[in-house]
Amino acid sequence: MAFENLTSREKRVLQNLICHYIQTADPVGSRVIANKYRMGLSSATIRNTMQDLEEMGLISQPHTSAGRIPTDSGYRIFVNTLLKQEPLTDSEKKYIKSIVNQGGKRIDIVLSQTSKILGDITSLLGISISPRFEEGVLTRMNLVPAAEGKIFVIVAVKSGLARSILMEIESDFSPNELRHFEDVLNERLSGLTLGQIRRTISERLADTDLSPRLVKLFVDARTNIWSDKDTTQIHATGTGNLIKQPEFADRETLLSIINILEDKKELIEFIDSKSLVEGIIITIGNENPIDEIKNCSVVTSKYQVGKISGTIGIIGPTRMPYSKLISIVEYTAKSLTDTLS
Amino acid sequence: MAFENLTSREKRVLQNLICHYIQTADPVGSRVIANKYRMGLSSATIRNTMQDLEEMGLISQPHTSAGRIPTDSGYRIFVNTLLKQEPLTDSEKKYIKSIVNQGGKRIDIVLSQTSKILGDITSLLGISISPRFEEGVLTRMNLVPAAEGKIFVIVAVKSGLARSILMEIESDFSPNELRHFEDVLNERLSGLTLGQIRRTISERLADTDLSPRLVKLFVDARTNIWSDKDTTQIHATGTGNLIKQPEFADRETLLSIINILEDKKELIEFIDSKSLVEGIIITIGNENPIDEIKNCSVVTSKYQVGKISGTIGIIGPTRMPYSKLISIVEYTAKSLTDTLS
DNA sequence: TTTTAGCACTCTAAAGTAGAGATTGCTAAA
DNA sequence: TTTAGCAATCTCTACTTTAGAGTGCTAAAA
Repeated sequence: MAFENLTSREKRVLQNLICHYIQTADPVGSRVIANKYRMGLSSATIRNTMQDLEEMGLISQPHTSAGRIPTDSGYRIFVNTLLKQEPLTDSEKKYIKSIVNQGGKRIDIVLSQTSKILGDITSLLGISISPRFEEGVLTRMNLVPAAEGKIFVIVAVKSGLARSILMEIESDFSPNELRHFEDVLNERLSGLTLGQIRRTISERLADTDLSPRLVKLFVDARTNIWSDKDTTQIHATGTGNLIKQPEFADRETLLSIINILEDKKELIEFIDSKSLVEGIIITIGNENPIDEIKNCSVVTSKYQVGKISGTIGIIGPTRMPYSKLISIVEYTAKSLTDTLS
Repeated sequence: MAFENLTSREKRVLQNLICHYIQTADPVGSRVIANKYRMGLSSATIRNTMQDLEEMGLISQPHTSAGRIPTDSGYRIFVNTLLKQEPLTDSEKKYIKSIVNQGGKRIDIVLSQTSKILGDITSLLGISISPRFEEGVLTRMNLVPAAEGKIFVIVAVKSGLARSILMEIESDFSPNELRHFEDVLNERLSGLTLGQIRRTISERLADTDLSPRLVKLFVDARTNIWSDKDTTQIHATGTGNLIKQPEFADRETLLSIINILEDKKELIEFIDSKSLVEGIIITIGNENPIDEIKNCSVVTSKYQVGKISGTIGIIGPTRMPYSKLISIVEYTAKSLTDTLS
């Protein structure tokens, strides 16, 4: 879609229309654009331009005698070519930083604070997910007997993060046996990423003097120990903000987004998929893979903890103040990266 | 409030009124009770009785020309003296058991499944919180170096449960030092409940050859290590079910409950406070300490993992099918206890 | 060729009106 | 003590009306 060939007038009309609609949530008429935005043209002329924009599929009319509202494509053009990023004030920056810092270095608390601050200052839904260990480089593993038939498996990666999994081992292995196994694991696996380990664990433990039963146990549990499945956490704060938006006045619409938020799995997968890309990602309306949020836009950015990364962002109706949000999400991600390093 | 002196007719009218209202959510008129419930009395007589019940504060009229709806006190009488518990069918039992079992022995998954099944079969909000370690008897502690300046503290209690806390220790202590510390901790603390440890840790580590810095670190962190603060998890599933209820048609009402669900802290405290009482607890409307759920009722039961216990239950509008819910919550708690033992 | 004024037309949203229906409380009779 | 009957009250729904906003088209102006 080559929309670069919009005339400068068309661009200005589209821009003003979107700006106004974002503020008011009401369909925008030609008179408003002509007068309030002082374009030096009559409403009739604006009307003609609006007709052109509608033919291009960038704006549409809810009904005959209403003004126009932007379509997803309209927002897309706006975001790609018309939008001027609105910088944060110093006090805003300070505020964000202070909240993000409130959890010390405890990553789960920091992430919860982050989703909270994002939700609060955007008045939308703030999102944060825990970092992907998948690309983390293993520094050390520990196997700690916790109770009968259970051990804690501790996995530490290079950036100073670690996590633990409680694992069932039906039969009791002797402490010595476990210690030896631990040694071999560390010897053979440290320095590799968790992803590499998961994919190759079977071969790497093939020619050893280890108990085959123990090896099998760990090979079978490889997706639990060395991947992010079931471990990735998502924080979503500000559901109330969404409820207040007129876009969610309809019960059905509200219901579907609430269900998606509760389910989490699908949402985690979607948000997580953005953690590898650099910079801000904006996904508008129909561009979202999840049906239930096809009337929403999502603005995300990745953050880093050493070598591994996660994603934060916001979700809200497509009618959102993109120019401000980009700055907010960007700066929050930066603050988060700073805090966690 | 001695309401036992209700006449048998008053009791029957109240009972029928509540039954009908629970099903329809519409104010119930005297005609309905007279005809549908075949009380052998005219509507005029019922009307007189209803006036009496209203004077006692058990039912009320939304407006002059409407039927009556139960008040919180009305529900209370109903629950205390009129309600007949409705037993579960075999297939219902089977279904609950199968879902609760789906997580194997992994307690977090089992609890998440439990809140899900509760939400699903009641069409309300299912709740489950993790068990209180507070009363658990320590079997063993492990200190495992995880990264520079960080150790994993693993606390295992008698019932076979364990949990881990990632702890910051600014300065580096030698592995030997830590191992010695670990030995002393186990020697002096195992056999005590976590609550006892938290309250007396300071004295118990007083006369030792341990590094005072290390001791101070652990004494300072005692509420993190030996209590449930920040560790108790809550699962709440079925927000969508609440949204569908007519009681939450009003945006404000909906908003306040959503906020409470998101905040979690207050809710955890409230639900957790019920984990010590045996049997089903029903809290109706205004009896709830949290303002935001004063139009809701809460039905809970504790479950056990060995010696330590947690709580599950449901939240919904005061107009809920108590007689069925009691059986559901009761049986689910029993299944959960079975699964986790 | 482009822009604008003017106007008929369309549609929504809000306000007002009317009528049906439900339920009550009271009274007087059974 | 119970019931039939009835006026009174209030809600809810449907319908009508009105005001207002905005469009699209046409013809004139620039």
